[in-house]
Amino acid sequence: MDVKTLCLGVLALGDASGYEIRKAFEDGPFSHFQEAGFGSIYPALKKLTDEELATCFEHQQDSRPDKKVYQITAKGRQALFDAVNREPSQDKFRSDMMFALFFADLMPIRRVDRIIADRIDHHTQVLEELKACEHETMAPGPAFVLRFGQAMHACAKAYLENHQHELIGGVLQRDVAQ
Amino acid sequence: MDVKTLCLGVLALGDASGYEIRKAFEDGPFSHFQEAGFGSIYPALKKLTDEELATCFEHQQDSRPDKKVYQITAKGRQALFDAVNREPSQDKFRSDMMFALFFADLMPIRRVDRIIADRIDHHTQVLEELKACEHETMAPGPAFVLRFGQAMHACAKAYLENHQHELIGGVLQRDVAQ
DNA sequence: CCGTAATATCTCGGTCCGATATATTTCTTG
DNA sequence: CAAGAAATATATCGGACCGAGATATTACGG
Repeated sequence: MDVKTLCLGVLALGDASGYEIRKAFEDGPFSHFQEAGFGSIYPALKKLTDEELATCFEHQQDSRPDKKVYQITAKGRQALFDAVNREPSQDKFRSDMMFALFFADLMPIRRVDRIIADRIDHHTQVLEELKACEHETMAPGPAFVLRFGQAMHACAKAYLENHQHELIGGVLQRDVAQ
Repeated sequence: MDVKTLCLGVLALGDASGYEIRKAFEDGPFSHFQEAGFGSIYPALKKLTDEELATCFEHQQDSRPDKKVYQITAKGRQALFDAVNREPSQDKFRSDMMFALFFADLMPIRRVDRIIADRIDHHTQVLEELKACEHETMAPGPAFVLRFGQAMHACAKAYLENHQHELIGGVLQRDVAQ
């Protein structure tokens, strides 16, 4: 799924500026399963307007730099429809933390401990954010996806909480053996 | 974590060719939390030898094209140590399927049904692979990471199995309303 | 009144990745 | 047994992508 399609997805929910699209990937409804930075969003919006999948209105009434608000076109909705009905690629999960913990025997125990504690905090925070979205009445698609995110973060948090002692214990034994 | 560091991680477990490094990301011990294709591995190995983080031996005894076997150097082990002790970036999860299911109301019900069924099968398969690695005696790091992978795939599978009817039901209601 | 965060757009260098080319051997299946 | 598929093995190229930074203003808390 390229950034162009991702932007169309955000625009399908309502008109938005590049900045607001960014927020949809940082905080918003797509934040827990897709991401995109400014470096990919702005070029994508340029291409979308070139291909007439979106149109752009400049609002200069603000005091801040003119806000360019993008709107999806009928052609854009068709492109989103086509993309959504294409076979989705495999999920991609990347964790530098798991790579580091694979080599936990190269780390001081207190670092292993702290990294895991930080990550538990992070999952707690994301879970709260996801819970905050829950009350709103939602279409079945967004609701399903939101609850999937909740389930996954809860699972990761629970695993770290319940198994951290095994890792810490194992690394401690190494230190004793030395 | 760049591909260079990832390759050093694989080489730290034993000498390997580019092809074998690739397999470590497809089937091997890193497969469920990192990935890298040939397009990134071969340039990375070139850089690693240039920087003397790895050395390369050509084995031409095979009948196939000469196999270039790479070996990590002391300097390479130090670079891996440094990388592992740097602050790990956030986990990245990307799911085109979840993006598509967010817009489930743009899809025929049978497609929603099939996509989810396929994904459940996929998780089942990965779980079997991960279980197959389990018996081996492992260092605490690899064991922790392996069981994390098992937990996450089991969670994703369970979510899809237990909640698919909510999504299918919701989309069906839409069809009835029409 | 100062610093930080938020609003807002955009570029650039480097990294990465999918697709493709090439060539041989081994395994599978009709 | 032969044809074809899959595995072994290396490598490149164009395009997509992403982090970091440049720029500028306003809002807000201390």
